[in-house]
Amino acid sequence: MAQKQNRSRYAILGILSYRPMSGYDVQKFFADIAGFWQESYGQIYPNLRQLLAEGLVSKQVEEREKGPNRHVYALTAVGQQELHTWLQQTAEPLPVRNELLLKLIFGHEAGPAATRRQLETYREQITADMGNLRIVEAWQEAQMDEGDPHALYRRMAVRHALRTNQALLIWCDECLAELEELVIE
Amino acid sequence: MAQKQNRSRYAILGILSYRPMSGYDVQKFFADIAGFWQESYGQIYPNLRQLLAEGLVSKQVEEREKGPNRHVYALTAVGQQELHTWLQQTAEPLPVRNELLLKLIFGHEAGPAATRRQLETYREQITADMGNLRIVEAWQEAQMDEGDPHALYRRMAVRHALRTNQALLIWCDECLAELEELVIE
DNA sequence: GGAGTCATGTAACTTGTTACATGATTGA
DNA sequence: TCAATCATGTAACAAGTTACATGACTCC
Repeated sequence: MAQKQNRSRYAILGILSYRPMSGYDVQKFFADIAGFWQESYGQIYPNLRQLLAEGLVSKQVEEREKGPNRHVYALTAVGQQELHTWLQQTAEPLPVRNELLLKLIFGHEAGPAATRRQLETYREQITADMGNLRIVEAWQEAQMDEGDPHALYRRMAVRHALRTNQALLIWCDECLAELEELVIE
Repeated sequence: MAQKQNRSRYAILGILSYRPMSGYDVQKFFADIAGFWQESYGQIYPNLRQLLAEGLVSKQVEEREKGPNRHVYALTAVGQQELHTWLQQTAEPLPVRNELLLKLIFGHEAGPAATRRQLETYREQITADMGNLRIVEAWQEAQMDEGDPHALYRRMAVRHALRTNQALLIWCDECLAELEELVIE
């Protein structure tokens, strides 16, 4: 019955399957990857400690003359097993809470001008996001050429966002047109 | 500095701008609306009490012979003002954590068969979802015809999901094709 | 008779973020 | 000189879900 989720735990195990990393590296990896996942230090460090205690990861301290030492964590065989088990389970659709849509359905209360502004801002955000995504996509393709076996999958993730954004630009225009009609009538 | 979010608070204020409702009604409204927002009783009841204490909503008890009384809450002028202020502020893109994509980028570790299974399940979920969305869309259109001024906006929200899902079906096929190639080579 | 709906509400828990503390190095 | 990056970690908080308690009515 007890539904322990703790997705951070598996995100960390997963990324350590790429290669051994420090907590700092883990944070950076997700920050760079393109927006569909993030981890904060407040999750990463306690989770790494926990994973170490459970024997799912091992730790090696890299001595450095300057600044704090790097604590590099690697997946153990047990950790890999746990990761595998999790990967076989169907990803369940997480409950979404979309604030833009929430504001949108109160559009009658907000007024058409405010609603139009929301949509236009959203449109700009999406456009900007797509610029970044195309850069990341190209970067993943470069990694593929270099023989990184993970890059193909990361490119899929990037394209998920690209496809979605593409569709949402059309949606924005559709909505803006509908609002125009409302104002004219 | 203090970044109080509490989106439940505004979700509740917003929905009370449609019409006075009980906590039970609020939950049901979001459950019915089509998946881009939900509220649990654990959020609704304490928030309603808080909003009442702050004078943003008023409460009226409907006596009923059988079962518990209905506590019906209505937006006050102050509450409407607070809602307005919130509606004018740009909706910030919430940080997403997409579990499917997380599993996907560990596809090399999971193996092509497991990855294919994930994508196929996702595809089925989306297809099923679109069926529901089309029903909700039709329902919103019926409400529009009946003169509900909010229905146009709710239809926009539904179409947001329809457009997204449409794009993601194409994305799924694209990914599945790419996986096929991987296996063949 | 059993499932579902109506209807209130709370307590325990999980999950996650933000801000802070600390401090050196590097590059514009 | 100022911002960014490297690097560890914790404490306080916010947000939200789930499960429970309670109980009647209605429809199949």
